[in-house]
Amino acid sequence: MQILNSKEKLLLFLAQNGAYTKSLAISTSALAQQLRTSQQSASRLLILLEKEGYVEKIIIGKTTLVRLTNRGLEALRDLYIQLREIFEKPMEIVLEGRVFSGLGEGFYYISLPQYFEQIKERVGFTPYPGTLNIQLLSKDSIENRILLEKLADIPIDGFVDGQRTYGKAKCIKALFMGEQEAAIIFAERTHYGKDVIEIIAPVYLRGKYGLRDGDKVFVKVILESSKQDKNIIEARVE
Amino acid sequence: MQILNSKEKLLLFLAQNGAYTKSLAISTSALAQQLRTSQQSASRLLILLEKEGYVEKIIIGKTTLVRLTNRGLEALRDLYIQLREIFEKPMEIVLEGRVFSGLGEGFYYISLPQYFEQIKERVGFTPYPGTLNIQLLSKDSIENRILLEKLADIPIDGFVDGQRTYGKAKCIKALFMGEQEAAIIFAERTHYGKDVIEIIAPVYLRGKYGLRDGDKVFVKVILESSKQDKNIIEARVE
DNA sequence: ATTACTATTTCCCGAGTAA
DNA sequence: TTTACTCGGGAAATAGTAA
Repeated sequence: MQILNSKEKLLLFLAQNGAYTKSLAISTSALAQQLRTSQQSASRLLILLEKEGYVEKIIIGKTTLVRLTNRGLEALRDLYIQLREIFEKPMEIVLEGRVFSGLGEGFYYISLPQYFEQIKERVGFTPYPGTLNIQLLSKDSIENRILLEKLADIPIDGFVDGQRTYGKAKCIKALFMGEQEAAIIFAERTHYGKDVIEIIAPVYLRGKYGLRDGDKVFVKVILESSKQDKNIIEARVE
Repeated sequence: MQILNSKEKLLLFLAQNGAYTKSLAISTSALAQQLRTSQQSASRLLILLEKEGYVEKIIIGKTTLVRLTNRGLEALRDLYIQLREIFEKPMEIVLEGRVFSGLGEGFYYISLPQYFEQIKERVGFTPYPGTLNIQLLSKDSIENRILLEKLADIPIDGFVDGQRTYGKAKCIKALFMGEQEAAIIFAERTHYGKDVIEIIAPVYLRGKYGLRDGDKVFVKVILESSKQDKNIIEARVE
């Protein structure tokens, strides 16, 4: 896929072929082949870009040498810096929704020492015994929930206690209301749908924030440096 | 300066405003202002890009939400990767020219213990007493020589010995014929012009390569990771 | 072979405007 | 207010061709 127009394609081609420290010997028809355009267009573009100061042509005998000027290189560099800001900054994913009450299962499960200890060790805080249920509001939040479930990187193992089997779960660290240390916990088997998340935190969130059912809240997850970005994209739902 | 066409501008704008994890509420006229185009064009572009699968529109009531699709984000990402390859790879600068004989000053100066010891310590090899003079051939090489003189990062101090003053110089590490450890030495006061470089090396280059006057040779300087690239651009001669 | 002109076509932009 | 249509002018691309 290609989103560049012909001028940019030409500048990019020159840069990719090192035409900023050396002049490139290339004919307009060869250039046209590379850019998938006509010889006439390649010629015209070259003339235009030279007029605009992006490239420099040096005619030596019957061969024409082409190189980027500082201006041409800087144009590409500006674009590079803009794109770098997008792709190298930490990616913030926000889920927003409304608080609702469960049936107290949160308290029950978190209180089980097998889960409690794992959370303490792996998530890194002593969880308040209970979960805050959030019903997600927007399509975006639901899509992001699905993405985050794939990216959740803290496993909580299941276990067997007597006859009962307790399922496994996954957590991902998050900031409740953009500030409070917390984590989203995705239970493998849950009776909630994809439009619900459960939050654990080292404090009683309902108390700290004076929350009642129906209150709007948000949770932010910061994915450090989008170097893992390719995976993030692939994990996204369309 | 701006080299992007309107489609790219739109994708870039959306990405810069985080429209890959959240939908953006923006009217076509607001978009038009941002992109410095007409409302009609913004509208048309949005429709076009949606057809092409780069953006997604969600109409909720009377507000339209816009977000990048995976395809849209990947398009920008592809471009980013191509530009990164250009700007983050080590920059290779090649100077080519013909060997010529000086008047033995190279031998004289390098043999002076004050220069000899500085080279040994700072450049990192024991110099063969003498320099190889190269007359640069192309405009590119001459421009690159001027650039490299600015970038030369190993200072060689001048000194006073009795009545005579010996000038300072600067060196930059290089690869002779793309392989042999060497350095270009730029004397502050030289009777040679900007079309000449002098090479020092831990070996007798004329001997190792069987060089005679007039032979074509080249010297390569590798500028590590072009993070310093902005400086490199600024140092360039137009 | 090459580059780059002129003529023609195709594409894109924005004004006007409907819904 | 919105969005997005039609349409006219102009820019950009290609064909043909000269030098």
